Amino acid sequence: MENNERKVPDVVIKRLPRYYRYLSELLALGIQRISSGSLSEIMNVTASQIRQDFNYFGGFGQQGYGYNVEYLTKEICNILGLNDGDTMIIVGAGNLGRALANHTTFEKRGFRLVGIFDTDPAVIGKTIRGISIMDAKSIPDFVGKNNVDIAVLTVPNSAVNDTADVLIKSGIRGILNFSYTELDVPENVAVENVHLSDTLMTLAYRIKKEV
Amino acid sequence: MENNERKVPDVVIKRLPRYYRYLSELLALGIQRISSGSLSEIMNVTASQIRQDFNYFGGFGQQGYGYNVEYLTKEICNILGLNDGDTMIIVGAGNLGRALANHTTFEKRGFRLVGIFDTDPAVIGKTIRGISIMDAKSIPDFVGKNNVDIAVLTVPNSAVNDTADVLIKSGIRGILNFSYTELDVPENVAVENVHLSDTLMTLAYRIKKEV
DNA sequence: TGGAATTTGTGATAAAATAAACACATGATT
DNA sequence: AATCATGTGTTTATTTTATCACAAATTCCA
Repeated sequence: MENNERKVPDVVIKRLPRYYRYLSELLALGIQRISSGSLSEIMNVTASQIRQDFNYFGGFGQQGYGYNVEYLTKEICNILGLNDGDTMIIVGAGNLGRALANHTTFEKRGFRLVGIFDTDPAVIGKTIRGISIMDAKSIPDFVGKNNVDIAVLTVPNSAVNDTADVLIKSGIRGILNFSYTELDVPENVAVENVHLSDTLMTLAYRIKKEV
Repeated sequence: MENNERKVPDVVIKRLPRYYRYLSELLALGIQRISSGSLSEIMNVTASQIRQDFNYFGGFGQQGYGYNVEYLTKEICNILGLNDGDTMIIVGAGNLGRALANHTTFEKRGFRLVGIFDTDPAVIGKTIRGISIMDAKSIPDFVGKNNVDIAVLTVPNSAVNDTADVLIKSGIRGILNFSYTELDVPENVAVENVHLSDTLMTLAYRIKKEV
């Protein structure tokens, strides 16, 4: 991280995809420009926050005009690195893994699913959307040769740690972890957890509080 | 919300499931007591934060002793309302919906899946883990009669808003939304979004920054 | 063309979240 | 029973995040 550019807070990064989502929608509607004020109404956040957020990256608007939707969308896309053609594999071809493999939204965001892996001989060799399910044993070889960036981890809890180790040793840089277990990874590997039961639990709390 | 008890911040609520997760693990290992200091090491947060968090609910420890793991776990369980036997339905029996229906973790956390719904005649009538897939038309009737608390929404984006409307009118109190689209719901309905592509996008950002 | 209306970028301020500090209750030890 | 170490609950300080407010830049329209 450079010293002269202030560090972008994590909360801001987490908000970027949401901006991207709304801006893409505006773009699809043919809207060419938007002010932080209008966007704030649509997205239900303060205009001030929107301007601050964009300002962490230099600011993409013009005084008196607002933001050009197409330009802004592209910039956010660049910041997030969606144009880099990041490749991903799914490890664990169980129910969830297969469902995600069919989830074409990922492709729409610029990610390329290049492989699916499992240990079960019953599924190895089958294909999902043209992508073959391979033996988990071949992960190191495959990841190395194909320069895979991201692994989506949908194996049973008992196998999570071993699998993560293999992935990391193979050179994977990011893991989208769906298991209950939290991963202990070296600094240069990024992990995002999707703890579905955690989310459900906070929902359980909130349905008791609302009203 | 009572006036005399300070409002519990959202960030604290979001952390509770994680505490629950780690404490359950300790319990399973037969560990009976733990100090905020030790727990802080395991969970990689500050001991101070742990004590602060628990204190929002009154504090469950004892000076000089620490926290009784079993008692603390149960208390968190109560706060989150996991013992209430909340019922849930899955709406949308596509790949993701079916995968989630097979996801037994939810049951382990005290939620009861009582129904699955879809509009596709090809799947209506089939069963998953003993739960039959019903016609989405029967949602209002079913939710009313069975007092369903939570709906897991895994329908295509195009159907999300209409489906959510039906659910809300039927009296559902919480929605776990897996679609791209964000829901506009009345105040008394809680929504938790699981935007998988958002998470993947922040991961894409982070793999460029780490190292 | 010029002046009113917009609307950004940003420094200042407020609020929220996190961490540190500490007084004192409790349990262990001798 | 007296002493000491532990470790909570709570107050205080620090850091982070969000909001406000306004000068400067630009657009719009008469």
